[in-house]
Amino acid sequence: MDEKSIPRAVISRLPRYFRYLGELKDDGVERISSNELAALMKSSASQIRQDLNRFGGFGQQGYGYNVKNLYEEIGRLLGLDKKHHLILIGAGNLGQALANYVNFEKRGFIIKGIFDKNPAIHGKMIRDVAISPMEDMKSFMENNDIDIAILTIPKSEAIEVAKKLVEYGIRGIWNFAHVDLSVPENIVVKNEHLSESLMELSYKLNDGGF
Amino acid sequence: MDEKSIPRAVISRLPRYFRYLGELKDDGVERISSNELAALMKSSASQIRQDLNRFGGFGQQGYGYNVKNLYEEIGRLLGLDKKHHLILIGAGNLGQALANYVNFEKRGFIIKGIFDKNPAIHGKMIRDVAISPMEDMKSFMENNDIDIAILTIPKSEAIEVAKKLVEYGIRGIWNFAHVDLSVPENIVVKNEHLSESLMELSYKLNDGGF
DNA sequence: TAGATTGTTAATCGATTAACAATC
DNA sequence: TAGATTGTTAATCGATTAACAATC
Repeated sequence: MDEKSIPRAVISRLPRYFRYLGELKDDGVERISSNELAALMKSSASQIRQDLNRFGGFGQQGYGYNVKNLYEEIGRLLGLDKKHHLILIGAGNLGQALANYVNFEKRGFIIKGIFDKNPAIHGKMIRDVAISPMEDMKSFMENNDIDIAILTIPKSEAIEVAKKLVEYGIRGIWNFAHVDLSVPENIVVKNEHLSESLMELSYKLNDGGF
Repeated sequence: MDEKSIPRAVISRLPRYFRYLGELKDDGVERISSNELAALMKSSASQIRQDLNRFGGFGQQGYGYNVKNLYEEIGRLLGLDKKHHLILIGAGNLGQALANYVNFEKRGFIIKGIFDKNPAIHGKMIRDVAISPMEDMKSFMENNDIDIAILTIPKSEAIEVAKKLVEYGIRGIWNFAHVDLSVPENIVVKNEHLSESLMELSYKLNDGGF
């Protein structure tokens, strides 16, 4: 099985499968058919079977899927069986809100360092982690095994910081800055352009002006 | 021109066109061809022409597109020529961060009311707006013309609150709660499931485990 | 064994890209 | 007019749905 052959559309659906299966598991449901899951998720049975089967035969004819097993398999696909070490860059309102969000840690995403250019907040603690000056980022990354950087800084600084992160060996960037980063293709960037998302909502309210 | 015929994929690209055109306009660029824009945006000229032409002939053969004009047209499509009145529900870390984000207001998205169930923060001001108890939401919506609600509350409360919002006449919900809302089909819901986004990033880091 | 449900192939649908005639 | 570039049709590619044989 070659991951290159997994369509984007399928990958983007995995976290939602994971969420529904987690809820079913917590409700004590042991098995589920593609039909039942489709009804619950408002998708189609055919799509579910097609999607899951790309990763191997998780189901069983005549029975369906074992909820706990499927939940764990998808968790593994999503890399949730391993711990991820993160740094957060930009401890403004949004950065601090994300750093305070405890559920990331529950899924293995642990914020190990927080950096900001504003000296007024250096030393301030956010859940066990002190805010450090940007200058400390390099040595911090050399001494800690950091996978992912969360970028919550203004767009005017984002490109430069992203460049440095790549230089220091980051593997993934979760980008909240309203700018497109250009990084080597082995680096994963996931954009979170909130204002664009709001504009899309606005378009739909608007019916596109027609 | 029937908005029903505009593909989702096209709609989701509009805000990004808008962003690039705004930057070009600010840089004093007067005209641009689909080819130049494609190079800038790392998309394809064919797609740009195809996308834009769905909304009418914004371009001119032999010349290209007028940047300022196209910027304004797309802004109109996105409903940015009108003001939107919003309420924010849930003034936790993320809610407060969004309420403090000034750029939404620049685009015409104005937060008129903030509601939270925690009495300890009632009366607290976030940029001109006081946090009010949830009970005041109904009368507030009756007395103000509110388009959009931002939902930054725990998932355990989101479904119930969404139901009330619909009852009180909301038109769109920007949902940050990690749950799928079911609302009548004329209500627009845009989900912002941040943790799912992070999981997708993690999948890609992981190469899906293969 | 019979019934249920997956895995998987084929058919359809939608989105992207290529090509070129229309026209500024 | 000649050159440039759009608007638009046709071709390709990718994703979803339908159908059914395989099999538990």
